[in-house]
Amino acid sequence: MITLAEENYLKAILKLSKNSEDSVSTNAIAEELDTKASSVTDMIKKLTDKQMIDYVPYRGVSLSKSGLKKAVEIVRKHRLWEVFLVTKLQFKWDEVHDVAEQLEHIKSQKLVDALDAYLGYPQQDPHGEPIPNKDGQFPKSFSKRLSELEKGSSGQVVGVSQDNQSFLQYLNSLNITLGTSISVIQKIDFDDSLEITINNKSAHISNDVARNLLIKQK
Amino acid sequence: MITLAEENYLKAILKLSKNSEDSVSTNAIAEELDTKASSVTDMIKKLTDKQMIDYVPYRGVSLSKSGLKKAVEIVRKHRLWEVFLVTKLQFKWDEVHDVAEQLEHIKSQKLVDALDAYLGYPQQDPHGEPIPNKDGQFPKSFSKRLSELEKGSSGQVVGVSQDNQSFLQYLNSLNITLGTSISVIQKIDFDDSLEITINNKSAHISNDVARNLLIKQK
DNA sequence: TTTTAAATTTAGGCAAATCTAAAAATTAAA
DNA sequence: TTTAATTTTTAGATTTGCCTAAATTTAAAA
Repeated sequence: MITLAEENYLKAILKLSKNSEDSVSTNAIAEELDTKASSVTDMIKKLTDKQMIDYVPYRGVSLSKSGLKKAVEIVRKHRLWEVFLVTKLQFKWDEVHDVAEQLEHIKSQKLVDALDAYLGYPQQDPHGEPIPNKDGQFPKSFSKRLSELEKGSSGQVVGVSQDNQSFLQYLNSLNITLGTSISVIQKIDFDDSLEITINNKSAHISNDVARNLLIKQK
Repeated sequence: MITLAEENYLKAILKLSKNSEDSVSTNAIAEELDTKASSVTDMIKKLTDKQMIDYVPYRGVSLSKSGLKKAVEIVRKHRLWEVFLVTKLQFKWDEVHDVAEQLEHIKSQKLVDALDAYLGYPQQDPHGEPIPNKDGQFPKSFSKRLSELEKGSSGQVVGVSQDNQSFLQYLNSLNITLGTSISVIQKIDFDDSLEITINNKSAHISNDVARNLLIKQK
């Protein structure tokens, strides 16, 4: 039986390995989970014993086949619950994260399947992030990060790759939500920040923000 | 912050104090939670420190005001989730218990309120058990236990006061569900068992079963 | 009212998940 | 290529929730 803490570690490792491709460092996991490196080392041993991850001391970890499967299941549950909260219970997109963090750990295959069907087999969560299907496959998306767009190009926001409340509330304050039109006016080499227009009103955003905005070009 | 284990103890104490009225014994709690008396004593100390219960050594415990409030909240969440599972996700009444046991611990007032509204402020769960409202008040019910009915009287099943799977599946096998008509043909003094008719077909049930069937007389 | 039985509590331990502080290994800098 | 800085691991504690075994208290029986 997998514990709650173990599930959170697997999810963190999945998230981090999406960014960096190669193996994930102890420190990166510690930062992601807001814990200490020594605690991470302890948990790494447990997950290695359970063959959920591959681990080379001092070299970092990567998810094993079964670890990846479990991690994707958790992401699937998290995102399905987010859809439920927004479409059925009228939560706002910046209010769902903490509750979904709890709901993602509910153990019942029947529940996940029934929820998925009830929601109409959604492919994206309220932040535009892809929802893996029952087999763990992620639907293909055709979006780019805003930070990757050329000067002069434009498109619509179709997702964000972070769902913490402060980020989403900042987007709200910029009047950016799903569907918002954005054009890149200027790219500042110095700090990779961007001059953009949001529904034709100009604004300046950091690379940190641009990197987490998913854009679909026309 | 209250832990999951503490919540389960409070719920068990509430359930046991509904039957017995006075204070609840260590052994009764141990049996209800399938644990050891010594573990119960440990937890009693923690809950006493948190002023969730009143405790006299060797004399048992009772819920304090705040403990009762918390326990009722958990029951409310459990039963609301059961309604959700049956009415929205098409679970059967004997399939909801284990999942609701998990869902009842999700912490979010907004979620409970929104779920309640979404379900239309139900007053009973799928087993006919009353759902306390936001203020912790239980709706009045006008049912009696089948075991309390006189010989010759009859009525309809409006609820059960136990929701474990084996009990509910036994009821299914007897063709007893909510709304089923039952008449008491004979009461056997020896073991308090009953000869009854279920939709006009005769059957024999133990006192244990009769005590957990809630009947509304016409 | 003693004695016996049952219930309850205490004592001491264990596993999970965390921490701090110190040691070891790796990487970067001089 | 040494030295210094950083990263990671180890060692030793702590808290929560549980256990077994033994001691204590209460209740029941002789």
